[in-house]
Amino acid sequence: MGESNESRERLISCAKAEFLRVGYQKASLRHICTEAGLTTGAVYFMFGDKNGLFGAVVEKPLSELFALLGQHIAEEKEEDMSAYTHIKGDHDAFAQEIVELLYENYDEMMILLDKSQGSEYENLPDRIIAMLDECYGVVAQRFAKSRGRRVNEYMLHYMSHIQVESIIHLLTHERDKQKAVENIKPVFDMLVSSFVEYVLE
Amino acid sequence: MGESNESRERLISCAKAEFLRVGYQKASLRHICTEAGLTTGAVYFMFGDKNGLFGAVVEKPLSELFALLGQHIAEEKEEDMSAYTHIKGDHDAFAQEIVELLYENYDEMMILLDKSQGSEYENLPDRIIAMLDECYGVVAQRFAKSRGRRVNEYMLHYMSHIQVESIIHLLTHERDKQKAVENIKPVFDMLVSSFVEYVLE
Amino acid sequence: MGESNESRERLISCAKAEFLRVGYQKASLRHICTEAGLTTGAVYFMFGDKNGLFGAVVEKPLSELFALLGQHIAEEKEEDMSAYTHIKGDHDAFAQEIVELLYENYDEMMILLDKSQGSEYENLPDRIIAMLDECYGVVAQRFAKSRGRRVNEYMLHYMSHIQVESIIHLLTHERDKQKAVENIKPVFDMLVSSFVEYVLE
Amino acid sequence: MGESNESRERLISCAKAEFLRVGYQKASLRHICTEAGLTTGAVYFMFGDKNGLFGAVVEKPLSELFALLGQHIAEEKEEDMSAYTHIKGDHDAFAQEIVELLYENYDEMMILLDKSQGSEYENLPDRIIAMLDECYGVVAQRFAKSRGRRVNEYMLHYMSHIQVESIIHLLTHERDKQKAVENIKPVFDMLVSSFVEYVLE
DNA sequence: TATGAATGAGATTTCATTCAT
DNA sequence: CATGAATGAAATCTCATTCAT
Repeated sequence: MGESNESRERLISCAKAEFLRVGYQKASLRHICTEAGLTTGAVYFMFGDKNGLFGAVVEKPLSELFALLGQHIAEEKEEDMSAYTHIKGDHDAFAQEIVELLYENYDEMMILLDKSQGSEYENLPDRIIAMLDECYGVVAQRFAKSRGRRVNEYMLHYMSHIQVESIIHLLTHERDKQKAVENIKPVFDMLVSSFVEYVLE
Repeated sequence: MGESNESRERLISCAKAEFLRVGYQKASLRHICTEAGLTTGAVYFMFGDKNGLFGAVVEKPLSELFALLGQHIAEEKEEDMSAYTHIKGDHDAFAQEIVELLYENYDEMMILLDKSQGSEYENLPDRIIAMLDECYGVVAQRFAKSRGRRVNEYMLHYMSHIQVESIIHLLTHERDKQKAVENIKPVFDMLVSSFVEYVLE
Repeated sequence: MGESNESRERLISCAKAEFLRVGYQKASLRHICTEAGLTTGAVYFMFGDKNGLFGAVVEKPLSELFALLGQHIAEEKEEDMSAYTHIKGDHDAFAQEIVELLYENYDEMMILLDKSQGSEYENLPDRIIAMLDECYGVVAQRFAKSRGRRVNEYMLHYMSHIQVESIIHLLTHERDKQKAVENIKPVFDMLVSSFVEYVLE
Repeated sequence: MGESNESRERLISCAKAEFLRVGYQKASLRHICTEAGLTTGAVYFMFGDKNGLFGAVVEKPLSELFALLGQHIAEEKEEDMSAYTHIKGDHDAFAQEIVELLYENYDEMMILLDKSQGSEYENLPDRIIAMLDECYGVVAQRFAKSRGRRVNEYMLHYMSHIQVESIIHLLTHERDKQKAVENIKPVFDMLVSSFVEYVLE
């Protein structure tokens, strides 16, 4: 009957639209399939189940996100911060990079970060926060030691949390990539300077 | 058979527990009613529908929250900030007050802020953010004028956003009221100082 | 709308017919409900789920069966068999009793013993066999000791098995109660005499 | 791509495993085919349909079973029983033979006799019983005449039935061939002596 | 005041089967 | 010789909601 790839793409595209519109949980397979001109069985043939379809939609952008994240974390951990003084614009490069990635796959990222409730990925933000937590924990500890101060654990976790929230906020409030880049810069400045100022006590 | 009031209270109490456990959307009326020893019809008689039941659960704490918020906003708006310089601990009183209110009605606040998806109140955070937005817009404008600087609209909105997120984060990560008070203080310090530093450009 | 009891009875009656015709597994809730002039939701309201409906159909006859079985087993265990010699007709009374019970609830017993695959009760025959096994194990042991012989474990289990099979065979091959009583008598004679002759070696 | 025969064998082998594990009805073609590294279409090409696949799995053992059965029946029918007196061990040779055949093709026989529900062969036991019925009817009639007794038709059929049940019981309760041979001997003794004692009345 | 019965629309999932290629 | 795509019909179940009593 139809070409596999065409149908597959159509299904993914319709699913993407539906997930974006109503979120994973309320998304109706029936509706997606009708939209794509197929029956629900086709989804089970091609993707296994509803979660599989979700996976197919977000797969690639997700792995790219993890790649960038992993790289960023590795760099942060290696940096010698004993003599660090924050200067505005410090992190503009990373800001650029992350926004680039996010907006290159805008729909998928929105789905992943804001519309995944009920799916396997519903706790993705929490997982990212946990990764940052761990990373910043190491950094803060070293930093604290070099300056004779202590780490406020609550603030540490909070900073990871709002960093992720900041990204989601950007995504949900600014559709234009260039503007997004500009918007996120002061946010990052703020986060970094606050880290130095409030995580260490 | 049962006294109306008793049944009403029981229903509200069971609903509260269920909403807290699984969120509005996944909460089952039947389950709530069974738990309360009543039938679903009772809900429709007493509260109109599922949303009405939700409303009854959160009603009072919600209006108190709005009251405090309104008061806070009024004060902020009236303050003369032309000569303001942030000092850590500045906002400890408000911190105390808001935490007090939040933790006095912990369950309801959690439901309202973290478990309301699918209900009429699902965008409560956004509504609060909008209120803060408006308020801080006025403040920032005045502040900016008095110092010859401009307001970064994105940062303005972002600050409102993370202020609300900070509250939610506190609620979801610290159940003890005293500790919550201590935790939120540096957060508020950070927010205020960042406001001065990053909203004005 | 409809009277509860009427609908309930109609549902149970239609379910009974369907289970009898095609067995639990292939029985269609939809079909049962259509037949009863209701929707599937009604089943879930009244019986919880498909298994619950099955339970409602067989409940009473099942407990009666267990009662008779328990009584029979208790008697068997207490009997002093040291001087036992089998005489044809020995067990006619029990034959009468069990057939009476079985045929008083013919449909339900058929469903229970021959049409329950896929339900919670699918292993009812095995459970009965296990009960008999245990009982006859005790009897045989005592019997064997009093005559200086040993118990053939395989034959012991086999005898329990064909006793149950004999009942099922009767049920499926003779619908008339009086004829059933007559038919089962020689079967029981055969089983008892074979027990003495072949379980002990 | 693959050799037809190889694929065929693989398919049959995987189907055998699946049927054995979950029975014909619950067996999933897709699962069998995945396991075999083929697609469902292959089954339809090679075997027509699910039932055809089942047939291919049990074909050979089934015809061997029928052969042995036919031979056994022929012999029984020819035997002059006018002066027959049962002696234990009488039928040990046949016991050996049938167990040999059954355990030489253990999986297929299990499938055929215990896992075929839903397939074309689901009533195989009944068909075998019918064959035995007919045979034993002839034998019993002659026997009865020579001794001036009558045949109890119910018992006649019942004996055929439990003979088949005995085989199935053996198969499902004893995997070792040697032990199976020993186990079945007293069973056959019992059946033969009961035949003489209880079929004739 | 509240019940209890019932609906109806929906959900996800499974599966044997078909057929163009 | 076999694939891969797709169907279509069915399955069980969930739930908010309605309404006569």
